[in-house]
Amino acid sequence: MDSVHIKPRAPRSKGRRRPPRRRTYRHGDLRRALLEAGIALARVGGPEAVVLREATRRLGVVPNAAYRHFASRQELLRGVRAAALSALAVAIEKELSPLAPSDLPADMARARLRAVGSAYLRFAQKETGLFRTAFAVLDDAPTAADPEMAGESGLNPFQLLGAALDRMVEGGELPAARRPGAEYLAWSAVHGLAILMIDGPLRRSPRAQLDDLGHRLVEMVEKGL
Amino acid sequence: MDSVHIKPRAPRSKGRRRPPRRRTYRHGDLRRALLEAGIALARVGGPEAVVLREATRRLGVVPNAAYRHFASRQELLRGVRAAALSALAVAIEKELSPLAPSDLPADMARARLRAVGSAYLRFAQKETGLFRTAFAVLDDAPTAADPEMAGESGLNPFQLLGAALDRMVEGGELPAARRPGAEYLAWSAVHGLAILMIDGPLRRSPRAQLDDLGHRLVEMVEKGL
DNA sequence: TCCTCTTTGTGTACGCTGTACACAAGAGCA
DNA sequence: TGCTCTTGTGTACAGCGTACACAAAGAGGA
Repeated sequence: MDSVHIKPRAPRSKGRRRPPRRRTYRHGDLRRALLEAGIALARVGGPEAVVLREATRRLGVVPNAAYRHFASRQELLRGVRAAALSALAVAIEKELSPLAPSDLPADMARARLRAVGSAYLRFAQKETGLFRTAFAVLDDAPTAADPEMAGESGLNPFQLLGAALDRMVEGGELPAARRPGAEYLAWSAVHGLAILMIDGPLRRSPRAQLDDLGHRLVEMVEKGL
Repeated sequence: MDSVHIKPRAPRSKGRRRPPRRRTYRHGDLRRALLEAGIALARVGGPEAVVLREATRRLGVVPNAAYRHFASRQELLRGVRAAALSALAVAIEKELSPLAPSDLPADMARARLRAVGSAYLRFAQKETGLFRTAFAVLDDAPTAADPEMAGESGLNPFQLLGAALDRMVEGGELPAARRPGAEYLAWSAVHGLAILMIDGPLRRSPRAQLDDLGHRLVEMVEKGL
């Protein structure tokens, strides 16, 4: 804090992360860079790991620089959260894409619903940090259909589930009368299991058992909806 | 921090909370008191509101005093979490108790399962802070059947659900082959809905709609299990 | 009663966080 | 060239968890 007051422009090897030593003074795209640093942090440690000072440190920028692009840490986290939701949407879309329209629309509809569920569960297991971040509880919630949270189809995870349910109705697999609100029921089940698996009593259960439970759960939803 | 250095034993009206000005030097039961302060904090603000310094402040004790009773904030939070789980168990038991053994054991079993589900959902809505705390993600997890987390019956919420499912099997309402792991499926659904209601898109939905969804969800579980 | 030991609360200090405010470097435009 | 707006810097503060040394007071024995 004092000593001989060496000029603070010294290499700063204490910072732990390579400060890229940009020479332009302006960073160029700090907003995006912060977002990406935040995502990297979230992947590893979930929402609470998205710490403003660490993100700026990784970019070799002073903490306050972040405030030119985000009003607060909360706001940065909101951005990271949107990215996490988008990643989840993409994961679901990927699982959905090989499901070409089958000749039996009913089978196809069921297969698609199942695909949404299992992609969701797999994402929760493989990208736990992002998953937790995607559902981190933020204050207020405008959260209305922000395209930032969507996948390549333009739909966010919730909407992808809704679309799958719509197909179930079209395929005659789900009575239209039961359709309203069905996404909440289906989502509840799958999301609940995801949580049970990543921090609940099912944490460290063997993979095989989890897969089995996943299948049974999706079955339960199909049957009970 | 400096000024005239008034004697620090002054009333300290800045503390915001009445410092009870105990004169015994020893508090007497600081551990319990901290736990209770922690619970009060959790009720209002969930797990992240359980802040060590605030708890000690409320008791008119210096922050470090807490370390004589809890190894860390995490450890205090663990205690609060156990209390929250216990409160949930009690809430479930309360809902269960008026259900006297009916002459139709099958009906009774279904009624009990339903009671567990609706008590769970109601608790999540009425005691959101405690609910969130009960399922806060803590590091490691010994978490094995600690009686601290149980209700008056000695069973924790998870075990209460298991017991309800056992009765379903006894009553012939659930094939025994489906029993293993069924608590995970049922719990997933109900817990997922609870989360959807307290911080998901169902937050601020009208009470009536939530109740309706709750019923439909429990139905879905019964039917699909 | 006095002495000693152990328990439990106190004082001080550190590093970390988010963030407010004034300032400076540089880009874009006149 | 000079002006202005944007964006990064410096300094500062309060709040957090927590480490370490110290002190007050019970508990137990002499």
